[in-house]
Amino acid sequence: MTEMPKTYDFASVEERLYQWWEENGWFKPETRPPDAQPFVISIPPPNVTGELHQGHAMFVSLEDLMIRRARMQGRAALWVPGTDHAGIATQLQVEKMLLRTEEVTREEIGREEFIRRTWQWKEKYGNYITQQLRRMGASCDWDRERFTMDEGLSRAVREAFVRLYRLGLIYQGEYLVNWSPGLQTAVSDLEVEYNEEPGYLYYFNYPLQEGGHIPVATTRPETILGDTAVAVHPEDERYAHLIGQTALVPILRREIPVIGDTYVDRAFGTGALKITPGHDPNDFEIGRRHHLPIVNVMTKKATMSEAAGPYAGLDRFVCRERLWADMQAAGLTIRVVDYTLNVPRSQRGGEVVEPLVSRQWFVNTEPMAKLALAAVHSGRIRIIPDRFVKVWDNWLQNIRPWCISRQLWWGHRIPVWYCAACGHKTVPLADPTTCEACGSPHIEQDPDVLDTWFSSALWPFSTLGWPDQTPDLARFYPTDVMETGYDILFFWVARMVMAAGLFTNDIPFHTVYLHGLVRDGDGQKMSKSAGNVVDPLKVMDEYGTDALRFTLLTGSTPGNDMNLALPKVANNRNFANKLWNVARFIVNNLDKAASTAIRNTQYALRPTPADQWILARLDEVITTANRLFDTYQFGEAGRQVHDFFWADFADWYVELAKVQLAQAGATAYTTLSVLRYVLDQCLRLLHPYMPFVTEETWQQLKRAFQSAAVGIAPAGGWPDALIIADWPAAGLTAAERETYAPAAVAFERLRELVRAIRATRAEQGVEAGRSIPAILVAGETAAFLETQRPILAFLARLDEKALVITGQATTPDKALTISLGDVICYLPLAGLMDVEKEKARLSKELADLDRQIERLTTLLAGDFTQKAPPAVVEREREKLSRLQASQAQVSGRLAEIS
RNA sequence: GGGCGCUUAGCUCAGUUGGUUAGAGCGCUUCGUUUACACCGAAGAAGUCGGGGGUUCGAGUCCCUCAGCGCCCACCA
Repeated sequence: MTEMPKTYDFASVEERLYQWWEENGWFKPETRPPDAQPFVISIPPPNVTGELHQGHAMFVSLEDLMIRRARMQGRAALWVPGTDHAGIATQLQVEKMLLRTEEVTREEIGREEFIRRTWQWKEKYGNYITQQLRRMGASCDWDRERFTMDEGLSRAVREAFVRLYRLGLIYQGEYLVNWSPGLQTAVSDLEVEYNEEPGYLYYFNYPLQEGGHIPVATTRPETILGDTAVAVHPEDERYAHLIGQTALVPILRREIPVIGDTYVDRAFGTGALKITPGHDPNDFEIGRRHHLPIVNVMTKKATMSEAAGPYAGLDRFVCRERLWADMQAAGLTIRVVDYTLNVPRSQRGGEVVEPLVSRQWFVNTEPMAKLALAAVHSGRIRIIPDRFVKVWDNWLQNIRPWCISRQLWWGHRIPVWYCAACGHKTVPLADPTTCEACGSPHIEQDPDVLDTWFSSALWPFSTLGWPDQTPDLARFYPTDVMETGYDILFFWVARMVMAAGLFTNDIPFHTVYLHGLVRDGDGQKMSKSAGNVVDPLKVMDEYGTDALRFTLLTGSTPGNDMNLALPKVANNRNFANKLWNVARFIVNNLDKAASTAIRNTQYALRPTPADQWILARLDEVITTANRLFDTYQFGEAGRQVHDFFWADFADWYVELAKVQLAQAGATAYTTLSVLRYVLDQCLRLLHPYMPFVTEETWQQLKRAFQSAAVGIAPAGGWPDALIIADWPAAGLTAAERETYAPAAVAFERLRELVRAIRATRAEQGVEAGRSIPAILVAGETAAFLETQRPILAFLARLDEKALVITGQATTPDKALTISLGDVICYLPLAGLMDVEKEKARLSKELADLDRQIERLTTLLAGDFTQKAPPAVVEREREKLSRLQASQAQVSGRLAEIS
């Protein structure tokens, strides 16, 4: 027998239990019965070289919660773990490392070597993040761990690309894309963020060849050099007559047409628009409509190109100033006004993204988007919270081609080989040696890699073996829940649903649960620059994993951001300690019982009113918690159990159990059984939230129970571990519920009485330790209270020998009066009582009662009785009658002492 | 321009079929080590549930409207 220490020491528990669970194979669906219904979650793969942050902590907590509950419900729970190669992020990290440690750039060591070094880096640091997920208690099946660039997943990527290509859904073309000059790669629309920043709107005159000019405004003068038209609205009286004339690009004096297009907003700026198809998405569209040439005045480094004439080689922003100065000298400028710009910046790195025409690969996502829309509309996929359905629809209905090529080295190489001889593109499943069209061996693979999200889109099925029809794929796909942050709804969730529809002809999961962002305690976004990052590892070091998990789980609601405040975590650490200490009390008593007469005695269970009350409450809580779990209200479910455990079980039942245990025999036996049962059920309910403290505590309970052999064992016996124990279901029979109900109600009354006595004592300054006499005039309740005499005395600190419980009305002289419906309690405090003060107190109480009676009388005289449900009306009527009883007592008492 | 969320006690937040006198934790006040726990217990103070209007017997909860804060999508030079 090991003595339980006074304080729960999470540090000595967590790692040991995690290893024990894993060694026993409990994270694997195979250790459940073979016919068990699967429950599957694919992990949102963290960046392979990333470090644990609160976003990870949040998803681990939520997903592990679902997985653990499903496992306890007897399902074959499978949580598939893995990591993402994270193209840009990882490449940048390795580049930085090479520069720092060896002072070499990736260009210097070459592509092949760079990739080799990146793999090395991945092998070295790749398990940091998964170790940290373990630390959170994640019960993933690590034997099934995957990596987006492992062999199997690479094959899935190849398969997907080739199929899309053959369906004509992947194509290559010269389009205006978001170009990141620093990263030297294209990025997708989703990877661009727009920020409002102060800037200028430049007004100037566009000279016409025939003489005269058109005034034009722009925010980016440097793009003037790439203009290929000036557009006006065809119905604009000011300018319509100029359509068809020729304008001259300032400084360069290149000839461009004046065109008419209804896109032009006559009210904005000067009402005339310069058109730069090479550097603006709208102009690109207009250019296509009018078959305008594209002049690219910038290089991929965002410096000016040869087409910029005298400005070639200048940085884009330097060119802006230089050109404007030259135009000013030429008398073309009008004025410059302050203007708020919406500047596109790269999500990674923050540099200004340049719209640039380049040759890229795209996916035509429209057909797949239709599948994704239908999946949600048909109800086959449910999004929680459902307001995100609107966001989903909006994005998918207006979906645009997805730019999937990246000019990076780290990632899945685009599986297209160009033939030097005939120009044919070979797009095969296996690497080719010759052109499939002409057989030439002179073929070269496309240098680009795929957007990281391309492989992520396949994740739920690629991790289970797709494209092969593996046993795992057959058994575990489609998965059940996709739990992730709402910020990657488009990046990831939508694309998975699209890909699954096309490649597996199925939905990838039936439920999407979206969590919010974790902010700091003051609601600020956590960031290194703000210095307010709450490191989950440090939090776990200080407060324990369970405290962090419980805080994240009960402090958040689906789709809403949460603030993580350390005092909350501390409080939940205290909760873990509370669990521990309640268990400690029960374990101690079981151990004590092992050497008493009740050992091995098979008493019949004889639940007292208090037992019946706590059992009925527990049943209620189990029912409520299960309803909340089933509707994905995990936070509320956790709070309900927390409140029940602390406020009902620990504060009341455990206290009064001390009295019942002292009574020995059947009462003590029953009390021990009830204590064990309620604790056991609570540990089960809380295990998905706080896996460590519940398991450790439960093992103690099991050990003590088995060695004491006192009380009733769990219905299903004692399984090896809580992690695989049965999930609680409401256990009372209808008959029991009916029998327990009156006792439960009576006990609630007793609780009120105790509270009232305590409050009065405190108010009157009676020393907390002093036992005082009391007279309870209780009418019909007297008999019940008589049975609860020791509990009442113990909880309210009454002198049991001087406690009078009677059905007869008596009126002591100098006594404080507490009135609760049909029960009146006198505390004869002869020496202490101040009659005037007591009169004032009773008068105040009477006024209070009058006010409430008034309110209820009015309520019950109106339409309420006809229109409200009978049960609600009945409840109000009962309340009124209790208030009236109290009123009579208080006013009577007031008359007596006056 | 379109859409969404939030606004409840000093602070951080719960409150999902509308139904007691609106809850918790922290903080604050007073008391207390009685056979688990001071990472504790008992008692208490503290809220016109953002403003206004409406539906209803009844609204923190549903509808309309206004205001403040925040987010997403689109990207008019």
